[in-house]
Amino acid sequence: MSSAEEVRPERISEAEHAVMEALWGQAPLTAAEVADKVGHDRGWSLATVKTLLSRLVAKQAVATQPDGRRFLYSPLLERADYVGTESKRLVERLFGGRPATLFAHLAESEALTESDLSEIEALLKEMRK
Amino acid sequence: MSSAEEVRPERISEAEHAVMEALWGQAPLTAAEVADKVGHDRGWSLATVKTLLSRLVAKQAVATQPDGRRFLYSPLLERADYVGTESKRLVERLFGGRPATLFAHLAESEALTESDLSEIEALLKEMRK
DNA sequence: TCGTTGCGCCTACAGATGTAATCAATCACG
DNA sequence: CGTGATTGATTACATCTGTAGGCGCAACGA
Repeated sequence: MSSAEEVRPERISEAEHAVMEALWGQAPLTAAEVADKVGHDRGWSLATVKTLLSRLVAKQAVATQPDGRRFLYSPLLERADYVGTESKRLVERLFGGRPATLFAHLAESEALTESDLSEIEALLKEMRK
Repeated sequence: MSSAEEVRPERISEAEHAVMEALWGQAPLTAAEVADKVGHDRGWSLATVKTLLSRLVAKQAVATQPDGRRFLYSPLLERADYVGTESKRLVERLFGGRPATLFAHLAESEALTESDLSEIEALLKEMRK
């Protein structure tokens, strides 16, 4: 079910999201470790990662826990919550709040592979039980 | 199928998107007309709408056609294209490019109503033919 | 003890975005 | 013909975002 009493979660930018992914993958992590995981393909400097981390802390999406003279960072915002809000937001904005329309669009634009279809079919069947 | 040779469509912001929606609903329109349709619930001033329109023109998402001393604006970017890119972007970013995962998420978060399910089911059956 | 180094915090700065006001040209009405 | 309303163009300006650099302090190794 995730989350309970949010503090009106401030919006998280795309770059910040990448950092969150790292933390969702493993936590707690030091800034350097996060940089290692993310900066890699993003080509970010350690400084950049640090900035993003502070912003996330300010937005209360990440918690810090002192470890000697440095911090260990852990996600406060749960992935499911983030993903849920973002998805709902998109469906709202682009599909008048109707998920079926999104689905239809993906289907029509051939964004759905055969295996996607099977999976969804399976999920559907599952839900019907 | 829509679109063919895009000019690397520059990203359209959320506010700009609202303006596009107005134009997708009906076009061509004058700036004042767009403002009438959009500024309404957004609480935007005519000036704001004009700014957004120019930015959209600059981004080549909207075309202008002179009509006396003013312009008539029409969408250049097709809705299907926009919606498609945005959806794909989200699926990519949040679901590792797997639409089925998005679907699973919507399902799990109870964002899918019974009628959504039926609709999707119907679409699926349709595609299978 | 003392220099080196790693860390968080503060500052920077350009470009995007949201939201407008102002300006100069022009059209429409009296 | 004069004048107010209209219109696109230009300018404004606070935030947010992406991307860092630099500073001061504390810990660790010699």
